[in-house]
Amino acid sequence: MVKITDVARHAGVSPSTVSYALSGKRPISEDTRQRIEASIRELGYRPHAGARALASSRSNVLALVIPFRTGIHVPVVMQFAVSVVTTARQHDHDVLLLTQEEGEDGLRRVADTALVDALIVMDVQLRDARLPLLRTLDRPSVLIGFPAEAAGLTCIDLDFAAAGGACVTHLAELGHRCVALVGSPPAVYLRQTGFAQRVTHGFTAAADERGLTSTVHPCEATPAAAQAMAERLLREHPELTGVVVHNEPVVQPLIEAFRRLGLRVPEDLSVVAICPDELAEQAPTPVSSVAVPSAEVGTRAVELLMRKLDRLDVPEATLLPPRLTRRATTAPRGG
Amino acid sequence: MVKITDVARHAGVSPSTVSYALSGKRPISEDTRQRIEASIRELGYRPHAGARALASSRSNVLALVIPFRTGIHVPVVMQFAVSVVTTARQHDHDVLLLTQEEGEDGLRRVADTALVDALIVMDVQLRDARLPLLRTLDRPSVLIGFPAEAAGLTCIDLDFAAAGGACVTHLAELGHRCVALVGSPPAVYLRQTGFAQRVTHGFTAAADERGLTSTVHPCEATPAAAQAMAERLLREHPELTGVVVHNEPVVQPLIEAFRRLGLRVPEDLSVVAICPDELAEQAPTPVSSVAVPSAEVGTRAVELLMRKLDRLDVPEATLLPPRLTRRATTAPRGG
DNA sequence: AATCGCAGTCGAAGCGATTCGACAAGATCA
DNA sequence: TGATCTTGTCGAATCGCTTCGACTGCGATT
Repeated sequence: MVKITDVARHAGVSPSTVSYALSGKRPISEDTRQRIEASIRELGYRPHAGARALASSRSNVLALVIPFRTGIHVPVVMQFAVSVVTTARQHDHDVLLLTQEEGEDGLRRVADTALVDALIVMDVQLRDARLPLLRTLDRPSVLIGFPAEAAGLTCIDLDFAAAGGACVTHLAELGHRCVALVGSPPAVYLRQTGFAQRVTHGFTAAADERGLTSTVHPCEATPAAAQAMAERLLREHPELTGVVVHNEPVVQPLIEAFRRLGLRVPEDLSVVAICPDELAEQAPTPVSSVAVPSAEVGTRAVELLMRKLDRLDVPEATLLPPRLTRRATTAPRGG
Repeated sequence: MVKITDVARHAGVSPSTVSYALSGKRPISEDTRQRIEASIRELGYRPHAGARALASSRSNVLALVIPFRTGIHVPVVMQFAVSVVTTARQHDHDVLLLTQEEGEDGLRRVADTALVDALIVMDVQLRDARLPLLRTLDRPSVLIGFPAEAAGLTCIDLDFAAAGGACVTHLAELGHRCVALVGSPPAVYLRQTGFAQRVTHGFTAAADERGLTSTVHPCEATPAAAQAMAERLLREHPELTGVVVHNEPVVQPLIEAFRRLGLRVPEDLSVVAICPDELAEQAPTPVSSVAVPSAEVGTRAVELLMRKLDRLDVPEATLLPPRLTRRATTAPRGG
């Protein structure tokens, strides 16, 4: 394996000059830089990551902790991960993948061994056991989602409360007076996951403000549950004309269930989802929706982390404003 | 940060002794080992990953290259990734995530910088541009999927040919005489992806062998395409009574489309899928299926890699035998 | 004219582990 | 009873890079 001394010799300079040419931390004359770059290419030199990390105390690796449990939509996680990796690469960093199940020990391990410079943690609970650790860790971190007490932490996510509100507003403007929220599975609420609660609050608050009748219904992520939910909603709330769905796997089954029950969507019943745009677009009837912008969250999370690594100031909270796209499942009340 | 010399001093031994106690590469008396372990706990020592990598030329990190494009079912990738991470951790390794789009340069980079010790590459094409590179790389690798020319490489995957055959056999044993394969999107075939072709071959060969009439139909991964496909199959092959589906997103829509067209499943038409068990189980009507065992493939891939890192022999090809589970969508022909 | 500052480079000292050779002391063998 | 192993430990070299301080010229400043 060719090393920096080989390059130095080949270019007729000292190793430190090669290093400075590479890092740009000290001025190097155009001429020698050229020679060095030529030598690097010719010899096929690649700096040894471990040596670099040891000498500079920077590994240029980010940790990404992904969740893997019920009620979390897999494609969202995946898309997020891909966007984190892509953005990290643009900043000359790599990404180490950790699973939730490694827990606090895993975080401590990769931080204390200096395997990673910084961490991105997904699926943060309202009172997450990892928060104290993240606060004391000497490495910067960014959380996806908001815990109950976020002071001293950097958090980013879609503004789920506003998203819930935006759905209600959209329905209200179309004249709907009675709306329901079909939410995440009960387990998600029991876990005290922030985004589920925030949607609920935003939904309810907006409905109250505009004087709409509203109800909230957690729902398992299965077609059968969707069918049961549709039946129940029609039975218990016959005056219902607007439904907000925040539960990806159920969006389609729910719409189909309503149709089977004789309701036309959107003529008799409007449906707005909170879900990734792709899911909403690809449905047989494209679904009006507030986008869950996982790719953007991933990109922004990495950029926040990079700023923190550069010791620049970052906002503690970043809430992405909801973006509602009207498609074919919402219509004015009464057709 | 506490380092090995601190531990050594605290325990009254030399740094090398601490190192040997940790690695077990030389015998250490029970007594000193105890003292060292106590010191480590007390001081909270964690070996510096970079220093370790530099000195030992082992980073204890694996690279995982994941695909991200049309026709690849996201949950399968995700589950695979999680099982790779979990298994790697059991072997004291971490996992660096790379995306396909980094391509050969990405592989070369992480290998040449000694950032990773070994690589796992998913979604291998029949003639994959990365193969020559992987062959010459000094680091071991395992491929998920089989290229056209696999000599000198270590590959593992479900035996897709046998899986296609198993589906046909199952249908044949139920008395079906005319079967169709609804496959991956055309793009997957055009990309020359091994598994798609292998399913086709296995399917066709088994049908021929048993004297069944068979046809093969690539299909886009959308409900609309499923509907069109169902209509077309009924029109062009009215005698059809058995369908094999190898296209996850389409399994459910296709069954629904058949039912809308007046066919009872399984009474009039049997359907077998090649898909993850969870998907087959969770359907409204549980689907008879050959499992795509992504978690097992991930585990086995890591174990192969570990053996290679230990310079042990491994088989060049590992084909996992298909496992067919009969559920509620297959029945004897004629009800 | 003396001084300062900056561009450009070098040499050497780490960074924090692993590993090799050496060595002492006791066990084993002929 | 030596010779030979094995066990348990130490010291020093080494891994390949970054970074700090120092040095040389040279143009700009006073």
